[in-house]
Amino acid sequence: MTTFLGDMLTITELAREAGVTARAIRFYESKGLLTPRRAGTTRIYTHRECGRLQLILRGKRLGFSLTDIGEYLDLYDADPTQHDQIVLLLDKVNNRIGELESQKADIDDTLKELSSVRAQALAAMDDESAQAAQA
Amino acid sequence: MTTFLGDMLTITELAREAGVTARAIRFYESKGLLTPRRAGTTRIYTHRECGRLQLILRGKRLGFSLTDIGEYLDLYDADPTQHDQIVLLLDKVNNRIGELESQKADIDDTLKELSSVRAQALAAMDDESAQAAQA
DNA sequence: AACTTAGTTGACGTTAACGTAAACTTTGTT
DNA sequence: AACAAAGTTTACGTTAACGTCAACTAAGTT
Repeated sequence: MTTFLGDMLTITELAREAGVTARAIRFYESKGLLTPRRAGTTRIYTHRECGRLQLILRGKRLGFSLTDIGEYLDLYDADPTQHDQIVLLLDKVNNRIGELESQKADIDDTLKELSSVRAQALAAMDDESAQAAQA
Repeated sequence: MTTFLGDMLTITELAREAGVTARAIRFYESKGLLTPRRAGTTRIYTHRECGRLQLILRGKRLGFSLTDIGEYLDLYDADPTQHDQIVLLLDKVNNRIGELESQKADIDDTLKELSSVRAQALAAMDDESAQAAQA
């Protein structure tokens, strides 16, 4: 394939770069999350699709379903000239922000617990070495 | 069922209180995440199990698998007199803390983007009302 | 021309996390 | 005693998110 691609990528290149399989990328496309152009039958990925893929993967790391992620991606595509769309957009954005902040609160709670567990573990090890020193 | 239960709960009570189905609770048990006592054949849930269930649900909100959550719950049960267990525990705790902090970073990135999207939407609405005022 | 190397489209398999229905026992009620 | 309510186990169904072939095609190599 000597076809000039500039900064465009083929599916296996994108897959390697993003650390996912080509199958997964095609699957995301089948769900409407990606819409690469085609060179004949072959998919071509530009900078836009790469960015979208990153957003998809981040969404997954945060535990969102692909359906959720799809709605999230739509937020970037809303037509800023349509009043109704903007109103809807603001509503969805605010909801999503709320979700993320409560998720952040969950994380903070968990972090506190973990640091307490850690402190106790360290204390237990101190006791242990103190006893060893006494013997 | 007039059997005295004190502050113990039956499975449907716990389910209602936690906002999940009894089926889900039995499923968590089948995965070893809960180990309620029994009154004959009937499961009895004490304060301990209720707390564990909350941890399970929080883990789910954070996108962790039940297997992950199981390992997380184990962190609370480690025997603090066994040196090897403490070392392992500290390692796992530190790993988990790392995961959560990078997840938090993902959330912060997303929140920034969303607030930018929101700002643009609000700006678009301002333009819109400005044009309406001019007409 | 023959061959290897991506890429493509089905189609079926798999795992996680339950939902749902069936058949049965135990309790408490009428 | 008959029955309804709540619990139990067993087993099959379902959805999401891919994995894994299989069969085929287009492009470049020898």
